[in-house]
Amino acid sequence: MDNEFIKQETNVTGEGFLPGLAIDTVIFGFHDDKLKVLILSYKNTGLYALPGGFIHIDEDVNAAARRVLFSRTGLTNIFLEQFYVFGDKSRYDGTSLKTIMEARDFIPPDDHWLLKRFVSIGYYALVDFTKVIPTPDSISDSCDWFGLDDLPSLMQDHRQIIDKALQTLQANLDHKLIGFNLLSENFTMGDLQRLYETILNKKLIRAAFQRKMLGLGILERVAKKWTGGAHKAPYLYRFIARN
Amino acid sequence: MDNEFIKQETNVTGEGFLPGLAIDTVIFGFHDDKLKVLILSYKNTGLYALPGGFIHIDEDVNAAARRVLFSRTGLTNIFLEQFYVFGDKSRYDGTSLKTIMEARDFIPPDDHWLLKRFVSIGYYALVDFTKVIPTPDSISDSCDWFGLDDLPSLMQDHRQIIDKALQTLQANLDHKLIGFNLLSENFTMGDLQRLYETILNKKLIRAAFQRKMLGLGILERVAKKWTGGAHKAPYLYRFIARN
DNA sequence: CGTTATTGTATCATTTTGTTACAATAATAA
DNA sequence: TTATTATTGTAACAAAATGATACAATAACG
Repeated sequence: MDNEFIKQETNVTGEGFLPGLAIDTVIFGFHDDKLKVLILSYKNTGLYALPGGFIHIDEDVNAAARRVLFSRTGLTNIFLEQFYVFGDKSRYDGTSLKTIMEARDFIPPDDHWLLKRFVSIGYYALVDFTKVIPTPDSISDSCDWFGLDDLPSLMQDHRQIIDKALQTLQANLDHKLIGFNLLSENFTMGDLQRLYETILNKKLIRAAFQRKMLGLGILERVAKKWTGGAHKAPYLYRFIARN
Repeated sequence: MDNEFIKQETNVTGEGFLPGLAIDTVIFGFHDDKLKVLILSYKNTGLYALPGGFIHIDEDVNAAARRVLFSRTGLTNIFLEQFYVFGDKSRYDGTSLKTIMEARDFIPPDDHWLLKRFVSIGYYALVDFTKVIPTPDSISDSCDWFGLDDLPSLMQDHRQIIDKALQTLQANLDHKLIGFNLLSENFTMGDLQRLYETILNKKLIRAAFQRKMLGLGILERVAKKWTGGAHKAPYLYRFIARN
């Protein structure tokens, strides 16, 4: 696929990239009533990590984040937002990067740029699970969805990054209207409520939830759904931005 | 006072600092029913800027922000939070920094580290106006409060940084309880309401505001105030954190 | 001691949210 | 074809939160 990392690895001084600055992306999906996160696993190391990357010297930081997102999901026009900068000096431990490189039979010099301290800008993305084709990079075994309760042990502080991303998602869900990005174009009110309940980790009252959502004036009814369920078929809704 | 900048200036390669990464701090105060921001002005240049700085190579990023805040206000234990990373490649124009250095009779080489691209982490702080002693750094004429409607023309994208900080403050005012950081220890309900009205830029209903605030259980009555006004003396309140 | 402006709070109206209920109906089984 | 079942859409009422108005209390002032 891409050989981005190979370029970064053999480029011992990190030429062409902003030094010391990285991006880590928490890509959320929703499937089987569970929140999922895209995780990379590195060959022959047992190491798992968030998709991340570096910023080209002539690239906007937000554009770099979008590039990383696209390279893992193939998706454009996706909700993607900064949520925190992880900048504690203790957060970065070069040993995991060293392990990854050595597993690829590349022995980095001690002053290799990837082994130095990095500050990482955390982004979170909300994607339609059904539209994503998880795409590992050149040095990864795989790129896979993991449930939040089912995460492997992650490199560095990536677990805390996910936790903080989830907190941000929870805090923003109500006032920004971003949940829809996790669903397909058309969805039922039940789908939407289950999504909210999963993210907020609490039961919601069905009648009140429906009344509220419809009252916002951001949903359009598109058609009847034949659910395959032994009950009245629900409407399908579609998110429409207001002006 | 400090000679931080002189060290940075003569240190042509930026040794000892994280390269390419800066901090800009929007320090809010409240006085005369107006929101104010601390602004530095640079000697002999007509340039105005937010207080900012760089991160020592062995320093946590948040600690660096707190160091900058302390050096301008003398205050510790102050509300201070990241709100956005400004990382567009177009944002940084070395000419203003060059102007500042040349005004000090230091002619930087073209590859001086301060003239290169910087990504800046934006922080906002909420301080008690009455407790602050604005403190210029070694290369500034002055460090002064400016009303938000009264800002001078600012270096680079510092005006957008302030705008975004204000938006963040407005968005967080209700659900985080941070407004109190802008008032003295003791304040009247009227003080608090005027603060909220100023930040949110809209009138609030007095009775409802008072009922709401008292209902939150975060205010403690401390004593009567003799206002000097020809009317019933209001209570003084104090913010108490809940558990 | 009366005037004045502002405070603290009560009262009622309105809006929003919580709760319960029930008719409508698509799939399934009888 | 018809009854059963589970879920949907929405109505109806209760409770809580917010908006709006009113009024007594009172510190400073003349």
